[in-house]
Amino acid sequence: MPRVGLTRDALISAAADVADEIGFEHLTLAVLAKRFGVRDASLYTHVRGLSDLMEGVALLAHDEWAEVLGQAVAGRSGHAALTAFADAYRAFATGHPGRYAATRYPIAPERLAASQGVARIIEACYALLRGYDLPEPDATDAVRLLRSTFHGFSDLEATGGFTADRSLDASWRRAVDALHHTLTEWSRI
Amino acid sequence: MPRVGLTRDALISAAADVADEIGFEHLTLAVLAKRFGVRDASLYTHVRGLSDLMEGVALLAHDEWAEVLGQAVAGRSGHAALTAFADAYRAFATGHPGRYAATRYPIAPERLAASQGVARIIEACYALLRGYDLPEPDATDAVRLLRSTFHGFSDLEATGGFTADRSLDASWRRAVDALHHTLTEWSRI
DNA sequence: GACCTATCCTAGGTACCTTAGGTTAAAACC
DNA sequence: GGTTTTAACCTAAGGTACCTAGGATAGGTC
Repeated sequence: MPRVGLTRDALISAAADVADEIGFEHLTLAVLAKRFGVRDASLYTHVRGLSDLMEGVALLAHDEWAEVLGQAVAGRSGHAALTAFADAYRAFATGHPGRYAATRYPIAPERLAASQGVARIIEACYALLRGYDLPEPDATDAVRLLRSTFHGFSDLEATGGFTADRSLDASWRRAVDALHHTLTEWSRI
Repeated sequence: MPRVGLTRDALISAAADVADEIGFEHLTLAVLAKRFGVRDASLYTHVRGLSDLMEGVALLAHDEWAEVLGQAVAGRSGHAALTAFADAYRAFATGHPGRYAATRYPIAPERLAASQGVARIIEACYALLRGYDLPEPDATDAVRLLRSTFHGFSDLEATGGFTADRSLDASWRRAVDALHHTLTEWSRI
């Protein structure tokens, strides 16, 4: 019986792909083991258990997501930065539904702190706001508003929450423009 | 062995309470059966299975939610209606996290159509917009924007997505005011 | 009091997570 | 090249949960 040569990273990466294919909530050790032609108990050599695997996927997703969002904001400002950030956000959520769902999985605080991903995402958010010149605590309120709208739209879209006969792209564009307007007029609200 | 007198409605109602207590995703037939002092197999007399039970909770949650949101909008318009709707939305989401999570559970189309809840919620949304006088398709875009922001904020709040040291109530107030501003200025965006 | 219905039961199958301990492939060492 | 060590992958088994099949019986009807 030759060895497959599993590693923790290979498992987590494959698990992320599985999650994108069948949904993060349907990710199971059994299906992952089957993908590698291995018994599910064998996975415990590389991973503490299902929740550990899920945390790994969550951290990986955060890192990949941070990369995408950071790229979108880099070299842009104002409306262009906001639009690029928003589109990258939604593209990640719809293009990688399993990974996106994983980003909502609770991660142990010490691991979260060790990871760069979350910090880079928050950093990208604040960088994006720099062009709108908001003082604290308005900047935090604005970041929360942006995240809420982006996450809410993406989540509702992913779970089939929108049923009206109207282009989702068009509604999205409108929402982003509305946020831009809000940010520019922030002090007058 | 005396009979407990279970009914489908009693099961679903209790399941909704269980979901609020331990989370909709942790709702299980075993814990529900234990709550009634009954074997889990006995529940199948009243419910087709776990997914049927979950659908029942989802429909119940939609109905209760529609009631709350309808009450909030009734007799109000403009900013007052928006604020009341928003606060009722968030209060339901944070006060009944299990029921709120259930509203995101996929429901069979024919059951969804038979239920009044969803229709009443959408109706409340459009009623709320009446004061802002938006033509289609802007009204649909606006409804989607409102739902996205409310859902995103509530979901992120419920799952611990906001970590900054800033009052959530204050950020929420700001978000709602921003939406009001957006709706009043809609044609100029 | 006998009968019927439907409630609740036991028994058992499947799937998944997890632990314990054994084999052996593959690397490390002499 | 042969021996030792490491750890990858295994089998076995226990726990929990969903679900089906079929039996016992409470509670109502006649």
